[in-house]
Amino acid sequence: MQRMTRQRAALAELLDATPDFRSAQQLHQMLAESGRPVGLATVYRTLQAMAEAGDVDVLRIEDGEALYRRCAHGHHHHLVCRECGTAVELTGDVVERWATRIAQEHDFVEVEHTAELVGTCRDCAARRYRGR
Amino acid sequence: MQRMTRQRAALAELLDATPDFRSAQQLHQMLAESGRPVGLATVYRTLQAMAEAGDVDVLRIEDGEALYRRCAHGHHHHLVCRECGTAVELTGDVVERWATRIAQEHDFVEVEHTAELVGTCRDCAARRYRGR
DNA sequence: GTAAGTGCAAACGGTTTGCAGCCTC
DNA sequence: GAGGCTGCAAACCGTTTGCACTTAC
Repeated sequence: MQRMTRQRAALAELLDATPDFRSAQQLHQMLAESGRPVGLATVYRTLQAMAEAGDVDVLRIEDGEALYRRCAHGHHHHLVCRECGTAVELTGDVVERWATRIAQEHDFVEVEHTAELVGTCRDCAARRYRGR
Repeated sequence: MQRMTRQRAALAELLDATPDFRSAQQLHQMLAESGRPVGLATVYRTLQAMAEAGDVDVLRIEDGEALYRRCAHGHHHHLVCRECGTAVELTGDVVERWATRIAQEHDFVEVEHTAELVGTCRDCAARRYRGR
């Protein structure tokens, strides 16, 4: 049975207030700084449970680190800024239709897909030209 | 200056003969078993160089491990069987057009994308129904 | 001959786990 | 009060790195 604890409440609230993708370590640190410390192991365990339950999105970056973000239920993709971490939730089913068509063409079943866009948002690009 | 060594030749030949995605550790073991041992560190260093040069594709699986596969130059995506590792190289630019459009809509620049399909190929699905 | 390449083993960094004590229900 | 939850520290595991030795050119 699932129990509500101080730690889980703190993490859930932090995620609710954080629009961008964060690593488990970042979340752990943010919790400590906000005066609601939660053990790193607990952060990992809780994020894992939330990911399984579909309460958070998980993103793997290049070096293998996992990033988490609270999100609406249901499947979708993201456009993430590589500098500031801002994430835009994408709607539309272009990718879904593509995946379905490819799966049929090649006789694959139970096909899942991942698709993420990483770029530089307008603000970060502008900041660069202003000279820092 | 890039030098040709026994180790690099062995790895390149192994990759040429291996159609599916393999981890660095698997490749290291395959080399040892074939009587052409190459140090694990060298396998990693060489794969890293090949990835940078665009000579191999890199795929991150869920647990963060990296898989490598020799491939044609140029950008493309894959359909991979989760059971046997068979990989189909996908052509067409549906995903590329989608990425470009989304990037423009949201004022992002320098947008890169990842998109991979993972499913069960016909043979593996059939094997399951035959009762193993 | 020399500098790139290699192997080993140690270091690394994110993540997981064993366990004793804590706290929710 | 019982069993899930937590924190700590140790274990894990894929990957990277320092260094002395080897080898392609």
